Amino acid sequence: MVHEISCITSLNLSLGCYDIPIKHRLDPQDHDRDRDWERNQDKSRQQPEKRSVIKLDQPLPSLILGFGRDQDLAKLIQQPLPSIGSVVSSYSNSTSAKRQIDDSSKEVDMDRDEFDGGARKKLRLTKEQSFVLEESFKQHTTLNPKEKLILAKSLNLRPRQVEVWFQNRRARTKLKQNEVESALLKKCCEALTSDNLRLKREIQQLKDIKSSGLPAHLYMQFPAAGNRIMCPSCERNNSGFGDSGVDTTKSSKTPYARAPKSHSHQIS
DNA sequence: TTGGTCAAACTGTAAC
DNA sequence: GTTACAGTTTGACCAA
Repeated sequence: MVHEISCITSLNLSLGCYDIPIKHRLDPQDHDRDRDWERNQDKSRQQPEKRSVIKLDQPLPSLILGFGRDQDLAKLIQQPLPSIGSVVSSYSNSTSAKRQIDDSSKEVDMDRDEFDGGARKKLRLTKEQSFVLEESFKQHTTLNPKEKLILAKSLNLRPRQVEVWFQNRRARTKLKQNEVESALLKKCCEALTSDNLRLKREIQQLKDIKSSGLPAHLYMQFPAAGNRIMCPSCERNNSGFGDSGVDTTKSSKTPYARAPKSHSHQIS
């Protein structure tokens, strides 16, 4: 049974008030369950007096339940949102390509069919939905089933949609992080290549001096031979920071994070 | 009109 | 059994 809300000041969310199970699997049955959920939603929509329509010019549902994370989520959903509009997302129609989020003054007709002859229609989240999801993501990058249900209910989305949004959001975060790390590694690589070239030149220089017949106590006074204990890259690793300013001690995944166990530059 | 980009949604798999 | 994740598909949108 769906716990209907209208003109909400508080949302009584008890597990089991949905027809769908709390767990939401990613198997083909998911879609059946989602369709069941949609059918239930459709039934609700056919009963306007019971239908839950959440507008942002109205107070958002007050969700006071549970402890810890649930309370955080409740606070989040209670927050006033930056712009006024419907929380209800739209299923974009391929023929009408107007972005619903740019027309937030219009109430989206959710009664439109979400599927057109089997072809899926793409949901476009509203700014408000995205905002709430983003804020929720800032607090926790994963959702437990209860939080998922709360968010889904408050945003008028299917739990599966909330779940998918969080998955995609985590993927985007990871992708960005990888791009940043990749750029830093590239810088490290360039610095090491440069160091390598310079060290080779130093070695050649020392070889030349040695072969010139100078006594060891003289050529050992050259900076290249005597003053340097470590090569620059290792020195950087020793201090924990490289030329790029990257704290390599923190990124243990990189090959530059660890200083070599033994280190000697022997010149033969 | 078309190609690129973004994001929602889907699929398969592995970890727990 | 459930969930997260990587990879993929697909639709919407935008600029040239």
